[in-house]
Amino acid sequence: MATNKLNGILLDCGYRIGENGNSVIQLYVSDERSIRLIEDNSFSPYFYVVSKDPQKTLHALEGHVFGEGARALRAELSPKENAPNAIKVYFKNPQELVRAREAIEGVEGVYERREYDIPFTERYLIDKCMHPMAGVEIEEKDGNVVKINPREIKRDLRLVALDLETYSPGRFSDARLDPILMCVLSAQGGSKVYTYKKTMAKEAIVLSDEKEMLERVFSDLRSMSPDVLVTYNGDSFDMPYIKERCERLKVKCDFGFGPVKVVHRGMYNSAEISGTQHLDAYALIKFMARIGAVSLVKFDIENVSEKLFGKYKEKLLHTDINGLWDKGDIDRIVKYNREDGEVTLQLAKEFLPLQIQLASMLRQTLFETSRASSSQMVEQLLIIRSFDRDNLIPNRPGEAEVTQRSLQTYEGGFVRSPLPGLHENIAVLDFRSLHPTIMISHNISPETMRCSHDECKSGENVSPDGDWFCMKRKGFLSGILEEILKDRIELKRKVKLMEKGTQEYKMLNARQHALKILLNSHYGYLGYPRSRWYSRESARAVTAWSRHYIQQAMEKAEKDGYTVLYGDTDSMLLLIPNGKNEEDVRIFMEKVNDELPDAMELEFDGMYRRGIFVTKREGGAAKKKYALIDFRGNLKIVGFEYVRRDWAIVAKETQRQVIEAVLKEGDPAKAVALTKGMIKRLKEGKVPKAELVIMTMLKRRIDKYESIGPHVAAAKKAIARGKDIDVGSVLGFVVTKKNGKSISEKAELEEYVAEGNYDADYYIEHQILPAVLNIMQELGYDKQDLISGGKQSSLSSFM
DNA sequence: GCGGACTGCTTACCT
DNA sequence: ACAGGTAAGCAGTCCGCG
Repeated sequence: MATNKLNGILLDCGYRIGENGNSVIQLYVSDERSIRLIEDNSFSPYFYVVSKDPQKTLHALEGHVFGEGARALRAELSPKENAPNAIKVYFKNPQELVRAREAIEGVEGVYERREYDIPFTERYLIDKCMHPMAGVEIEEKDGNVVKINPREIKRDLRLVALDLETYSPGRFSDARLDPILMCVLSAQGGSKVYTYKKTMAKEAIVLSDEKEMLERVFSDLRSMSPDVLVTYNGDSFDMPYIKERCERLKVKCDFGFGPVKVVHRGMYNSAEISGTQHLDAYALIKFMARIGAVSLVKFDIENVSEKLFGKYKEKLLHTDINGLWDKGDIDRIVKYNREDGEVTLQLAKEFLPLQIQLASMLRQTLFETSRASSSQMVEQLLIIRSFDRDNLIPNRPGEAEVTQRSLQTYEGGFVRSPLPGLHENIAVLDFRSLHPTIMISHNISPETMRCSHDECKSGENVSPDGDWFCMKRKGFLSGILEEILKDRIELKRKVKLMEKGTQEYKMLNARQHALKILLNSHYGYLGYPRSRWYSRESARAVTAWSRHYIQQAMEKAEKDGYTVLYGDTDSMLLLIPNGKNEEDVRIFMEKVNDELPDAMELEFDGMYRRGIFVTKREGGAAKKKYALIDFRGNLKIVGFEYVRRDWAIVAKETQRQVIEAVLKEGDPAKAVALTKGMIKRLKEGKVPKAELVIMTMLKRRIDKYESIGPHVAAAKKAIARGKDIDVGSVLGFVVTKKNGKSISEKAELEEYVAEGNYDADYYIEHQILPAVLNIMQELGYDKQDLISGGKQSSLSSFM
């Protein structure tokens, strides 16, 4: 009777196949010193079938062989509220399950298979209600886990960042040929750089060659026993690279608990290391950018360091690294490598609290959570809640169904045409979490839709699009959202009272942030063609109500004497008339809130001193483009060329200055002067290349374009010169002096263009003037005013 | 055969 | 690889002209 108890942080879950072919779950638990393994023989993989005749199906399953000897371990009736004839079918191991699920529909009575694609280890964590990255006490007896208790664990995670520098002789490093030159390990206590050339750098450990270096890195890493190993783009670069080098050099690629597994997931890779959590800070920061939690345009580590931490970091190009290495002068490479490690570590520290909360809430390892899209997070949450209430999970749609769904669209949010021109004294109001609060208020959820009760399908309960949702029972999604919203409001209340920067504060704040992410992702998930809980009608009802509420709020504002300048989906900009002030706006807002459902709330965003809306190039008021200035002089520029990466800096910066001159100083004459100045500089050929670069993403393979725009043409020319360009890379090109009919013919990637080689006429006519004119035209200026002579000021008496 | 008008493709933005 | 709504540039084609 062997018993075993483990206390610590639950890091990972894996499995192995036992001697008899049974699957054995492996749990990795980290304590103060190391990471320990505990095994569970008592859990078998399973899925469900729904049968027309359960008894017959049960009988047919007995002894049924699915191919290659795969058979059901056992099967049992497992009636669910949403599937009374469900049968749970267990298997020896996931491999047999996979064989069986392909053939199960041939078994008598079976008309549907369910939950057949939940990975085994993920299934375990869900079913056992386990919380990765949280404290746990696990009791095991004779190879079976018998008890799992949550435990409060208060200690910092052991984080180690790893980063490689590699040799790249005139091409991108190739792991089959080019050695690793250097490797940094950064941890709480500091950084060590491993290399094999002489250096004065104190942080360096100099070994005799690459092989010895790698062996030393692995042995040091194992003794550090990191809970989380962090890289920057390690999924696609460092991990596959180190793995390949290890194979070539016959070094055991062993981080402590076994090999690195590089998985190709659609367009991306992921590198999984069992027993520790490999966190790719690059993947993480991309996710934060997608959800709008950080705003970055470039994602190289230097830019990230500067924008996020205000820390300048010198960038070494791969040619520099090669040159210095060949010269034997590697001190600068050591510094560069160390800083890469340190920034990577800092990034992990910054975003780990949020990821830990998500992992714990979603019963998913940090590895999975940190690579999940927001739709995957929502789906995971719904799967958990479905399991907890003993319901069967809907299947994923097949490709044909996905295509069908993609063709069906629905109307979105309401965008009000703005009142073009310059305005003063503006209030901005918006609905707090509009979509989720609508879902809560109207009980919107796929299964409550169009219920049969007469009371539900009449009157106020029917959406403007004619859909209704049951009033008698709480919807699945809407119920979850209601809980999340309630929990988040409570957490925010607590956090507000706490001292900032404490461990507890960071934890709770991260928790409310995690809830916010989940809250805001449900609506999109409803309309996402690949989702299990897809419901176009539900999504449509959400937007139908959203249009109703924002328009109603606008009408109320107008009745109260405000002019609605603009509004988009959940927001409205109000012109405050003379005699009214912020206090009046707040009173108005409260009045609206009193008439709104409980969960819904109109919020006060701020007051602005001036704002400008413009006219479209082809006439009519331009939506999604405006600029505001508050009473402290802060500009808020929305949708204009200034915020777009596919405009040259020279145009963007001129536009910003023009907006500033107009909004801040009320001085259009200054705007004219500075535009003329910039045009002059352009004509004189004085503008540096860096200000002329236009950034555009190559969104597909170069041969997949039917229309060859400038960025595609520039890419083609670069490829002809031997450059490698990946899909998804953001290209910078310049419009050169070269003769040609089209812009495309004149466009070249920045790196092939000499300073001064630019088409001044293009930058004046197609960059500066369009960017400036749409603003100046609102003030009564025209093109003639901005080029050469012209009138200096024609502004009416507005200022 | 020319040039402007128009359309479709493409990207990046907003909420 | 969560949704729809929108502006705008450029390439390429259409169209009227007479």
